[in-house]
Amino acid sequence: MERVSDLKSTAKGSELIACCSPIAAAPLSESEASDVAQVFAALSDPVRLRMLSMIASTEEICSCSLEGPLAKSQPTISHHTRILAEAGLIVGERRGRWTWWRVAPERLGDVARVLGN
Amino acid sequence: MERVSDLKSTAKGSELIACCSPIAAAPLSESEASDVAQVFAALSDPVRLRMLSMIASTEEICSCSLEGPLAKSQPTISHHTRILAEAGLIVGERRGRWTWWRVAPERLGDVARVLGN
DNA sequence: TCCTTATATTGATATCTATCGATGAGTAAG
DNA sequence: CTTACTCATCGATAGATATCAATATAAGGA
Repeated sequence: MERVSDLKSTAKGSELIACCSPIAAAPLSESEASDVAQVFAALSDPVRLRMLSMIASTEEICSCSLEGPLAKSQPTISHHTRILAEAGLIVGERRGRWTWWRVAPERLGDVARVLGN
Repeated sequence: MERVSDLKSTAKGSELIACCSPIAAAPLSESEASDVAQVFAALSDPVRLRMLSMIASTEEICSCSLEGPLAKSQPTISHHTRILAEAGLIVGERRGRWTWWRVAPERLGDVARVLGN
């Protein structure tokens, strides 16, 4: 579905939360809730959280460097990076054989802001 | 497992995130990641997000007032309030026949802080 | 005490998801 | 062009979860 060369544009995230004012401001609509839920779902897995914190703790890191520390198979790592990328939390760039990942800091801020501020 | 009269203390939440510095500070340990993931999992369902935003938008609200707007059965509402409470995001108090729910604002702040600051 | 109301719990079920082995696709080097 | 390497995708499976009907629990009122 997503081609490797499209990784940079995988972050269809911008508009997902662009919408949302803090949760306490007013009851969320169904569609707002679905959009926000998708992002929190990406954050709801221990392996992805560790992965995200590893990526956030460096400038950038390639998939191959995640496999060992997280003790998961290569397909599983690929699955998790995909979900984080689709949530707009990380951005991938293919250089040669490697895919390099870095966080989208603004995005993390947006998510935090939904929780209150 | 949780008795009604224990609702107020259901918020075993305090220590769940008390631990955690911002995600970008350093790679999370497995146990830190599990603790944080539980909270995000509570936020990863659209119905719970709408529920939480409804509760956060008022001083307090009883379970019976959630059932209609969320268009879910009573057991389902009870299931979701329980999960939010176990994550420490809301606190319930039984008064008479009704259970009144309110948010735990500090907790929301803690979660937001994990995402960066 | 009996009845009604609000919520919690149980049990069943359908859907979702994390995981991995096998395979495909793209890239660099020889 | 062949080989080796990195990552993505496919297919299968085990475990988690959202949902509801039925039932239990608790509290107030007649």
